[in-house]
Amino acid sequence: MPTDAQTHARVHASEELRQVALEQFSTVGFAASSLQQIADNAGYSKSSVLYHYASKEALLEAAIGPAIDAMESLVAEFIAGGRSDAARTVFIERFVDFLLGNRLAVHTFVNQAQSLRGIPVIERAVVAIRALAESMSEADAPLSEHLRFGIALGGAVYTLVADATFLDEDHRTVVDGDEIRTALIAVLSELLLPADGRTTR
Amino acid sequence: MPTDAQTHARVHASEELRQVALEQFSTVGFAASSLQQIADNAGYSKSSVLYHYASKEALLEAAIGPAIDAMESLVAEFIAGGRSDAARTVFIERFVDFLLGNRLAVHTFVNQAQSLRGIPVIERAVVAIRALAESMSEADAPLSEHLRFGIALGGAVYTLVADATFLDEDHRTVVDGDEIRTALIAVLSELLLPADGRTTR
DNA sequence: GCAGAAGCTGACCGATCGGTCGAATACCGT
DNA sequence: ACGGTATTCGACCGATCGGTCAGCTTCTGC
Repeated sequence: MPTDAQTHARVHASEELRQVALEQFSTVGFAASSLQQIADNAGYSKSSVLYHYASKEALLEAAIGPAIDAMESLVAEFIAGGRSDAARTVFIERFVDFLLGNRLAVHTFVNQAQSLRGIPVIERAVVAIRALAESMSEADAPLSEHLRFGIALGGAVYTLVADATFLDEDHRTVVDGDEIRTALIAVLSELLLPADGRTTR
Repeated sequence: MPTDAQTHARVHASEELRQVALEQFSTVGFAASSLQQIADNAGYSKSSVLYHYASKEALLEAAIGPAIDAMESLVAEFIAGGRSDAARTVFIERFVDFLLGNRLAVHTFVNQAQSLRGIPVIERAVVAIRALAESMSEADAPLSEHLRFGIALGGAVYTLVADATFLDEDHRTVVDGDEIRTALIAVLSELLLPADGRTTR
């Protein structure tokens, strides 16, 4: 009797390939990932990959598209809700949940957007991120205000995935998901909510 | 009569190639950069590139090695100097100057370390970053403390290069180098210096 | 039980990859 | 003017890239 995971996996080959591809894209990079590698890791042939997805680009679209959809609606919601502290607080929480639920996808399109310009699904992500950046602070806000957002976004994204690279195994597995969520919300709130006295410091 | 820049550039072909390669590696990615592209961009043939640098990996080493050297001594200095607020303040300033002076190299090895594991020069960078991470906060410090460091490092690095990707041209060129330096130091100090009341919040 | 659709694969394509080699060319001290 | 060294380049190598295609198997509706 096969395990549940195996049964599930073998049922939808395309979903299985999507997952394997996402892992490859986020760790090795899109350009450095070959269809052959992805096929091997998933236990299929390269031809099968191209049967389920018309091209390598289509596979990328399938892998990170949903996460970008989620981010787009997240940003749209925040923009519609205004810039108040209360709205920001709600947004930060949802944003952290989004990050935690889409670690690999977010890492992929944030980290590699620069080198993948021109691919439609990447362009969508760039637009969404720009919209978010512009919505977080007024255009004429001081530079440190813009920097604060950049550091918060880039730092949060980076931290969630850099663990695997820079932390040794001891520290990696110990941490609890909920604990990360709480700590991340705390630090982002510090950065993105106007704290007392900061502007006059 | 050729311009100064051209004259200078043509004198040391290897230095010219190193610079072009660094730009390619940081923007397009190491794996996605081909020796042919680099050669074309520098105005040489692929064979000439391989004459000056024994391999693509050797070219990477030449491109980012010096920056890693600088980071290593920076970290060693900080570790030797202790974790006091004063030492941290000095370190933050030097670290920011290091980042601003080595944007492309830092972006390359921080962003792509994961996918380039096994390459000696990358492994050196990973060790240095780990040492820095462990020196910034006690091993038994709360998770938010570790997160704060990760966000500070990843965020600072990311911000310095993501501009080109996510900011529109309007915002990109206006900013002054000194202004960035000051703002970056301010935000990093916020994150890395124990602020009053934060731990009890 | 049978036809057709869906799934999967190996063989193959032109292009490009990193890298080697030998022949030119440019530059140099003598 | 000459010999040698430094530099550049084109031709070429095996390997791998993304992608096409024809054919084989498996599943499904009737």
